[in-house]
Amino acid sequence: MPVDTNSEDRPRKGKRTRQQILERALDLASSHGLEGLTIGRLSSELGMSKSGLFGHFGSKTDLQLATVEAAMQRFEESVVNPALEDEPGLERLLHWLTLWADHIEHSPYRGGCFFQAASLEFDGRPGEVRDLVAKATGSWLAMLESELEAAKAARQIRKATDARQLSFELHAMVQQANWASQLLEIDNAFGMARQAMLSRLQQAVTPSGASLLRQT
Amino acid sequence: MPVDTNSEDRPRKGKRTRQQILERALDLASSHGLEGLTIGRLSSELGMSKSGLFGHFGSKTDLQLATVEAAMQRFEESVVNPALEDEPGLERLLHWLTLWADHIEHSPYRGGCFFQAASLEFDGRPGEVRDLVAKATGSWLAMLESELEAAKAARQIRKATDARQLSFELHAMVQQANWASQLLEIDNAFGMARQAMLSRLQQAVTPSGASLLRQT
DNA sequence: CCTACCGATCGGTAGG
DNA sequence: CCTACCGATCGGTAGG
Repeated sequence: MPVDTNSEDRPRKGKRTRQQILERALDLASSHGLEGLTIGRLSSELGMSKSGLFGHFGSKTDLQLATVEAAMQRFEESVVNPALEDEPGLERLLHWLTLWADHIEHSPYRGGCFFQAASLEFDGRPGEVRDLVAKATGSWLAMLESELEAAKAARQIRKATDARQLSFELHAMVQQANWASQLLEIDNAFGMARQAMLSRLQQAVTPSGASLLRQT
Repeated sequence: MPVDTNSEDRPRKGKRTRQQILERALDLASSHGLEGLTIGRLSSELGMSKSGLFGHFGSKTDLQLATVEAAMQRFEESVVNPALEDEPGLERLLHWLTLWADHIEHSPYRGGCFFQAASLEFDGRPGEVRDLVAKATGSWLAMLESELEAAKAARQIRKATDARQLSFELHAMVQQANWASQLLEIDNAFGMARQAMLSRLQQAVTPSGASLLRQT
């Protein structure tokens, strides 16, 4: 980090504190839900006063929204961005699926996948939080589909492949693995998900796509 | 309903009230979670006092456990039992998958599948509620696997089929459909799930199993 | 960022 | 099944 002027120091500190709050909020929300993420519990875990924490956000809803945004940022850093250097199409898709499954399997949070928990918690409650969670997860599903379309254009998968259907099925596997490993404590849940995704892609692939698959 | 003696009437009424409470509790829990199922909210929705309702249960945990049990009972009535008359194996499996998908697609509750919501809500929180949810959902997954084993014994699906893996994938599809329809409001989510399950089974089936598949 | 407070609601109890 | 209550915690505010 470069040295900065003192005048810029105060807002920076506020930002850093906010980051620390959100880091803890992510963990709390993943295990106790975005509703169980209470201002009192969070502030006492951080050793600060309720109102001191509250000042960083305008309301509980804003705290929840900021937590979802922090989760989106983490997801982009750990999963989305590292594969942006890959060729669009099958290559990037395979990288994404690998990064995604690894990210959730080795999640440091008690509750596993933040977005699956938030999805099910808010799908029956209209509001800003629900809308943001839907936007985040819906766009990830669309990204998988779009990469399948790119793979189709590059003749890596067959033209007859239903990209929407296939992205639906691939997405389902990682979600199922998160559920099975978190709740049922099935050891090789992510192994089953990886195998399912691979065999499903093998059916869709052209000879040129098949060689890409074999490299993974 | 048959007429009964007066002496038996009082405990019966208590049971009926309890059933009405649990019916409402199921709806509330499906949309607001088992933790958002508060005694105060539930009692005011039912037009009775908090302590009056509380008397039917010993604690909030007991209310949550009773609600999960009520959901299990509903699931047995609507999904499990109707297919018990079918032949074990592929026939019963197909019937179960159909009943299951229909049950969730046409769920009267605001939050969709009760068990998926409860799974994600409690997977990070050890305790009796988590254990019961895990037992209920884990045994359903095991029932699907067991029916695949029966289908294998009846030579309806190939011997090489990995029943554990396949039940994992079938289960994933219905869960994914519930998520996609509830949160993303994708119209044909259950259609995609049905198609995925069918095509996955088609790959596993023997010629004699194939004719059973075609009848569905 | 703090202390000190607000009304509302939480799970739960006493007593009838 | 009720009224009347308990201490704790909720989201949020006033004032510094």
